[in-house]
Parts: sequence; structure tokens; C-alpha cells
Amino acid sequence: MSPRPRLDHVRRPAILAAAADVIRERGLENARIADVAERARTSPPSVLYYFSSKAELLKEALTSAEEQFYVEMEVELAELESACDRLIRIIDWSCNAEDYDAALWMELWPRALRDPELADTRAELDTRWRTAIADVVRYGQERGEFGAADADEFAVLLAALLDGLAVQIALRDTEVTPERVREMCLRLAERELGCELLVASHG
Amino acid sequence: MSPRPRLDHVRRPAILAAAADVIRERGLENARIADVAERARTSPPSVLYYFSSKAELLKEALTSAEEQFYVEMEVELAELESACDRLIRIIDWSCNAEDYDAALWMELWPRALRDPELADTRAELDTRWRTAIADVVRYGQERGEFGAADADEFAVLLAALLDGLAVQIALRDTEVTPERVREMCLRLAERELGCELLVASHG
DNA sequence: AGGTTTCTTGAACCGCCGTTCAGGTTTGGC
DNA sequence: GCCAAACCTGAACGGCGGTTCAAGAAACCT
Repeated sequence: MSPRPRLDHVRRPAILAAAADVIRERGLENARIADVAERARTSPPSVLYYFSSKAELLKEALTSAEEQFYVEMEVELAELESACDRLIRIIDWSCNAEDYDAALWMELWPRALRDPELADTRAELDTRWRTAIADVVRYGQERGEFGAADADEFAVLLAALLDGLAVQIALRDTEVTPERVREMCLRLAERELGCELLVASHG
Repeated sequence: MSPRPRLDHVRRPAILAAAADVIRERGLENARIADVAERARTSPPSVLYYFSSKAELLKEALTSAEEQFYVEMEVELAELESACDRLIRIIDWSCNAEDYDAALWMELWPRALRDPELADTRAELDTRWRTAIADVVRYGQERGEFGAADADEFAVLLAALLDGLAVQIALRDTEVTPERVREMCLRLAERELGCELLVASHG
């Protein structure tokens, strides 16, 4: 009279992770259910047992991967005492093509243009991203590390700049290297927030 | 003994324009040959008469649209005397979602990740974009409009920033409006180049 | 008019997946 | 051991859409 226990909580995340891998590797438009199944060591019908359609699967894979990223970021940031360190950490993340999944963002953007649901999650994630930056700025101002500046304005600026630069890095632009980006962003933050970052970071 | 004259020079551009429209409207992954044919008022086989495959057609549509944009930009910029006006024009372009085809860029980026040919054109176009900015900066410095600054560094910074912001604008982010972006970028340029732009522009 | 080349297109072809189905296997409880 | 529910999967289905074909129409020349 008692059923077999559900496996959702194990299988779904595993399949989502596999899907994210496939998207990174082959791109969203070339991602096939068969690829995801193979990487998750199962069969296509099994994948569809947990996700009602390919579209749903890929959408959720995209958004959940991004969400995980922010959760990790928020945790790690909270562990750093100094606001300067936090800001440096944010910048370092974006410069590291692997950590900051620019590839996934690049797939998400054009779809968000047409899928209202994706558009909403995108907006939400971006707000989280900017809020994280703005919070660091305010935190630094409270601690006297940063001078006066509009935290929200700075957040929009830095978030967009990091996005743009991360794209170039992901595309392996010869003129936009991670090191150069790092230095550029740190310098910009110094000027805007009136603090010392290049020294603190390691130079 | 004499053949019918070729129509390539007329049909190809027309089809490419139709393809760019379809991409903007439906996205690259949903663009069908039938859509392009319809918009170009012809038939699918006819499209394939001028382009050897769908992949080739879409690739060329993407890159040629971007290229046209830069040609127009360079012409228009050259017509402006003042370096400040030129810089303002560049920023205004990026804020205008229609002129600066962020939608096409967003489609181009993830593909450039996997298609070496697209990657090359992308790199070339971005170089052109940055060079245009750097040239304006140097021009302004010669004319005494701008203070000392590393023109190439500034170009990388502004180009990436405008890319990132243009994405947000294209996605109709409620916090990143064209007006706000315009002001933010002008202010940044003022600080970095030591000049007055907000006054000159219209405020 | 006739000949040559270019262009056009309706119809058919074909491969590739997403999806469904039908039957099986596992798991846990009585 | 038997039942019920959850899971799995090989095989088949079906549609969409890129591509090809073959036959014709249009343009230009002599």
C-alpha cells in the first residue's frame, strides 16, 4: 500500500547540471535531449519523465545555474570583512570566465527578448547582481573605506561594465584580457569610490 | 549568345536585409528559410539559389548588418566638427535600442563562441568599434577639448560599458533606461576625459 | 525567332530530434 | 509473496524544415 519513494530531489538537480554542461559545450540551440540524457547517464525518455518538455528543461537549467552562482557569491562575500576585499572579489569573479558563466548569460539574453518568463527571471537575477554591488558599497561607506558616492548608480555602472567585459573575455578577445580588465575595473572603482584597491589586491 | 544579366547585386542584399529582419523578430534560432523567403517576397528555393545554405545566409546576414552600422557611424561621425559632439553621438547611438542593434549582437555572441569564422568577424567589428572611440578621444585631445587620458584604455572601457548597458536597454530593464544610461555615460566620460558634455548635449 | 544563360518555384525528399508508448524493473509496505 | 506506485527505456511515431529536383519562365543577344 506504500509507494516507492520519489527521486525528484536527486534526479532533477542532476539532470539540470547535465543540461547546463551541455549548454555550455554545444550552445543552447544545439543542445539535444539526447545529449543531456547521455551526460546524466540515462535515456531521453527518462529526462522527459522529470521535465515536461525540452523547453522547460533548458529554461530551468539556465536560470537555476545562474541562481546557484548568486547564492554562492552572496555566501562568499559575507565571509569577507573588508569592503575592499568584497569589491575585489566581485571583480575577480567576473574576470574569471569559468566562475562567472558568461556563456550562459549570452544564451539567456536573446531568449529573454522573446520569452516573458525568462525575461522576468533575468530581471530578477540582474537586480540581485546590482544589489550585491550596491550593498558592498554602502557597507564600505559605513566602515569608512569608501567615500561618498551613489551606491545604486555605481552598481548599475559596474554591473554593466563587468557584463560587457565578461563577454569579451569569454570570446577570448586579444585586447581584453582578464588581467587588463581586473586592473581597469579596480582603477575605476578607486576613482569612483575614493579608495585604494590595486594596492590591497596584490600589486 | 548573350546571357540574361545576373541579379546577385540586387537579390543578395535584399535577402540579407530580410534575414536580418527575421532574426530581429524571431531570433536566430527560430529563423526559418521560409520566413526569410516570405519577407523577401520569394520562395525558399530561391533563397538557396543565392546562398548555399541556411547557416551561410544567417551568418552573412548578421555580420553584414553590423558592418553596415559601423560604416554609417563612421560617416556620420566625420561630419561632426566637435569631438564632444562626436562622443555624445556615440553614446546616444548605443542608448537607442533601434539604431544600435543590440538584438543582433546578442545573437552573435554565443555563436562566436563556437564558430571560428564568426569569432573572427566579431573581433574585427569590435576592434573597429573601439578604434572609433579611441580616435574621437585623440581627436579631442588634439583640439584641446579633452584632457590627458589613455585613449585606448578609455575605448575599451566605454565600449564594454555601452555593450553591457545596451543589453539592459534592449531587455527593457526598468532600472536601466536610455535616459539614465545617457547621463551616466556622459558623466563618466567627463570625469575620465576632463571635459563638459552634459552641458553641451542639451541639459 | 532561336539560342543561351539566369532565375524561379511547386513538389517531393529526407534526416533529425522531440515526444509518446508499451512493457518492463525496482522499491517499499502489508 | 503480492500489490501499488515510481521509475526506466527500446522502439516507434510524427512533424518540421532544410535541401534537392525538374520543369518552366524571363531576359538578353544576334
